Amino acid sequence: MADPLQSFPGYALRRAASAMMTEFSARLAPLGLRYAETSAMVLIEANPGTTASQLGRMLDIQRANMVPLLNRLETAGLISRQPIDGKSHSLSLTPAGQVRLAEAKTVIDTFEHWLIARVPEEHRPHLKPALDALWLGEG
Amino acid sequence: MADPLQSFPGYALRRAASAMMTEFSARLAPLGLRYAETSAMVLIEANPGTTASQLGRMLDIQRANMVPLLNRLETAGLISRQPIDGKSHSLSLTPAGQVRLAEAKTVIDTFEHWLIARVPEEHRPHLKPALDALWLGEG
DNA sequence: GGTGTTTGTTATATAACATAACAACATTGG
DNA sequence: CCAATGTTGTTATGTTATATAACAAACACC
Repeated sequence: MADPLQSFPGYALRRAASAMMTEFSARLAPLGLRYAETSAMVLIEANPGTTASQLGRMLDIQRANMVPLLNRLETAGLISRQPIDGKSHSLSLTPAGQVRLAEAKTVIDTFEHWLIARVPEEHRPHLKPALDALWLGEG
Repeated sequence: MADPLQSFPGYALRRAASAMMTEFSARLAPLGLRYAETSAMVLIEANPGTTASQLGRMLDIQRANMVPLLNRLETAGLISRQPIDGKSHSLSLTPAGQVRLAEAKTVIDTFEHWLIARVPEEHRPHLKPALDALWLGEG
C-alpha cells in the first residue's frame, strides 16, 4: 500500500507526537495523573504561588479549561488554592502533591530517556533544537 | 517565570506538533477540509479502491471513527463508495474530490516548505529521520 | 459446512480544546 | 478620588479527536 503521507515531515511530526503522548500517558496512568495535570504540577512546583491564569498562559491552555484541571488536582488533594487579593488565587503543591510529583518526575525522566534513545545517535542532538525552532521560533 | 518543561524533548515534541497542526488546520479551513479528511483523501487517491478498514489501519484511526469521517466526505461529494463483495466498500475520489484534493495538495506543499524553513539549516536534514525513528522505530 | 475473523456500523464515553458571557475585582489615567 | 478598562476565576456550551463495546452480515479456511 502506497503511503505518500510518510514523505511529509509534518505528518511524521504529528504521528511521532501522538505515539509519544500515548506512551507517556500510559506510563503516567498508574499514578492517576494525566499529561496536562502533570505539567501543571511541574510548573506549580517551579513557581510556587503562581495563579491559574499565568499557568494557562505558560501551558497554552485557556483560562476556562484550567478550571476543571485544577479542580481535579485540588479534589485529589494534590494542590491547594489560597486567595491572593480577592481576585487571584495562589497555587501550591500540598505535601501529598509533592510526593506524587516526585513519583511523576521519575516517570518523566525514564520516559524522556527512552524517547531520546529511540532516535539514532547522529540525529539525537538535532531533535530538540529543531522542535524548539518550530514552536518557539519567531512568528 | 521558570519553565522546567522547556528542557524536555517530549514536551517540545508535543508543543511543536500542536503548533504545526494549528497552522495546518488554519490553512486547510478555507477548503472546507479537516486534517484527517485531507489525509484520507491523499491515501484514497494513492490507493484507489481501498477499503475503510485499510485506510483506518494506515492512518491509525479506529474503524468506528472512520464512519463519520467518510460520511462527511461522501456527503460533500468528494468520495464515493462502491460495494466490493457485500462486506467491504471500495473507496475512490469523485471528480470533485480530485479537484479539491489538487487544491489541498498545494496547501500541503506550501505548508511543508514553510515548516521546514522554520528549522535552522544545520538541523533540517535530521528532523524527519529523527521523527520517523520515534513513530516507526522498532517496538 | 461450521468456526473464527473481518467489515461496516451504531451507540456511547472521554479527553482536549474553543468561545462567550459574567461578576468581582484591580489598575491606571486623569 | 473615581471612571474607564482590563484581569481573574468561573459557568455554560460546543467541537474535535479518540476509545470501547456490541452487532449483523459476510467472508476465509480447514
